[in-house]
Amino acid sequence: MSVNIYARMRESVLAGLRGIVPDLPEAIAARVDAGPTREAEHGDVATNAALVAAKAARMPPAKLAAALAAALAADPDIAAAEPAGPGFVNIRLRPAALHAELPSILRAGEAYGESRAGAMRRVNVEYVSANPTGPMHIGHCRGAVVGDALANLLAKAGYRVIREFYINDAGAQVAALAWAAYWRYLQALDSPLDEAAFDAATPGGLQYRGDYLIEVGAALARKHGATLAAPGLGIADPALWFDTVRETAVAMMMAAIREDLAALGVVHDVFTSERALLAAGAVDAAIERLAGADLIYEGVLEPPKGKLPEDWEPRPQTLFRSTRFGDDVDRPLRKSDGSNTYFANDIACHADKMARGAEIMIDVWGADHGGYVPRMQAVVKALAPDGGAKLEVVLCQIVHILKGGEPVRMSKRAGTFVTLRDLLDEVGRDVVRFIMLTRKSDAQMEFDLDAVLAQTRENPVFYVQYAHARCRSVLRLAAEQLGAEAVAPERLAEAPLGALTDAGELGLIRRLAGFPRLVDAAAEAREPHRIAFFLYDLAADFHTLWNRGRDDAALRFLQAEDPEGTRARLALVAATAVVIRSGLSVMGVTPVEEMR
RNA sequence: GCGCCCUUAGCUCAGUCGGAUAGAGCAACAGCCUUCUAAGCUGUCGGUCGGUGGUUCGAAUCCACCAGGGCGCGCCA
Repeated sequence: MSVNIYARMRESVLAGLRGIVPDLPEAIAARVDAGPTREAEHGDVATNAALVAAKAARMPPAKLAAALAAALAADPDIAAAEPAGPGFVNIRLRPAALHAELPSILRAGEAYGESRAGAMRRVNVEYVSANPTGPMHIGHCRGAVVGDALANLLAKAGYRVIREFYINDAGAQVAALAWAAYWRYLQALDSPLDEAAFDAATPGGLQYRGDYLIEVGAALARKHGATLAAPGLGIADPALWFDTVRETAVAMMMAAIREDLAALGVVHDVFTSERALLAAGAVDAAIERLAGADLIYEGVLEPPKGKLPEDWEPRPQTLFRSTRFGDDVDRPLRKSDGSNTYFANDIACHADKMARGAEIMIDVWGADHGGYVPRMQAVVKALAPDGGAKLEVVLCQIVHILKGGEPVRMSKRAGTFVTLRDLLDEVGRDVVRFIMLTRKSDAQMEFDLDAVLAQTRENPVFYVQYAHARCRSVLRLAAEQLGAEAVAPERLAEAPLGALTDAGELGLIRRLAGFPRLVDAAAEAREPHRIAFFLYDLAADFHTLWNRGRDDAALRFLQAEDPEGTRARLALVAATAVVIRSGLSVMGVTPVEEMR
């Protein structure tokens, strides 16, 4: 397997630098970069080596750059190297060095861009984790896509990834679900009870009124007849029915959520039940561990500053000393009635992930949970004092759904909310996934149902897909003219590439060659959206080259009178398609073969 | 009151551990189809990177303070 051209240049730069500065500290070497230039006149590759190493070398940057440039001239891949600006070294590659990237891409196929940057570290990415109280709605969508793409990205960058869904099946929400399902059960049995009366009899009131629970009620009635209801079909003692109804309802809701996830193309490796963790005593065990480290105490919190809750009164609670790890206040683990807070359960959840070997835990949350981050990170620090595990949180800001510029209202209360399924039916899975990755996750985004279906350059989904379709179109035509064998990747990988001399062609190769370092940088930053922007830029390069074939016949890909040049350009086109597919696969988007 | 996130062209947004003259799309204007899909391409116009200081060879990027927007702040999850 040949090495990426930028990675190779970095090695060459480091070797040259070590020749000049024999005792180069590792920390400095790690900061040396060799990457694509922004300006064509700066050559193909620029390195900051002289700038970062000047101090260690006890030389002015410009002088060190000159010495490094002289040393690099010996590299056979380098046509010219010269010091520039405050201390850069600009490198112009021999075309053959760039050309070599194409067979490398063609042989790797969609594996192109994979790296070992993650060093096989174990990463647990937890995302979606919707309450099992109903089908997925649009609010879950962004986190699902971002989490899934991030997991793909980390896997590509050489991490061992576990994709986890944490089922919140133990809290008050699930109790409310059970009551709501019980209401539908009574209805299925033609109970004389009316909704208002049931609402009044339900602890906390009837919370879930959506139609999707009718099916749950019907299933309960089929399976249990009237045995869960009181004589006269009123509300029986919850001890008789509550667990049964809750289990059935949660199971059916989880089945619905899994179907929704499958429709979105999201697959998890592990589904962890909060209830099961509780039953196994995981919460108490985790609290014991913290108590053993003297991080738990009984105390009374200061009232929050500013707006005071109306019913505030100081009460003793079981508290975790999160302030020792940088949080603002200590956080309660048990409510004043002695039951556990959600925080306590979440501690058990993360302790469980660590016990299963996670070195890096990445939770994808809605931005409204932002205030929760410091306490959770504090707990992980407390549970892994040696730094053997850490928690990172990716926050996803809200997505505003628009239709023709007008906001689409969501009303969860009446059960008329916009579901994920509605969205998928409206615009399709690939569009949803791509658009969700066209913003940094912590920036708010607007999702216009009309705009994302437009077939213009301003719609990045279309624009990237169109570039891929054009690549495939050229290759189809070539297969007709030259035979399928001639355009097979392994054959194109052997093609002589000397004909690729045009600046646009070489620029496209430079772009393609930048993909591996883009993958590494995006994985490092936990920012899958960078893939989308890269593909957009790549598509622009390709569309430009395509159109230049109109003005300059020498740049047309297929030319009967120039078989060798044609093969070279087909290799470029095929490699472009490969990189687009490779990027799309990280995003979980299916490439299209042709536009219709 | 406190904490976190955000502020880049008229609009929507990129900006690769601090790097060279801050980049795209839209909008506006001017061009390109006997030729691999014009669903595309090319060019022009457009910026005190919210403000003020600081750190250094160098700041949109790091730090401090200020202004504006969003989210959150015990017994919800």
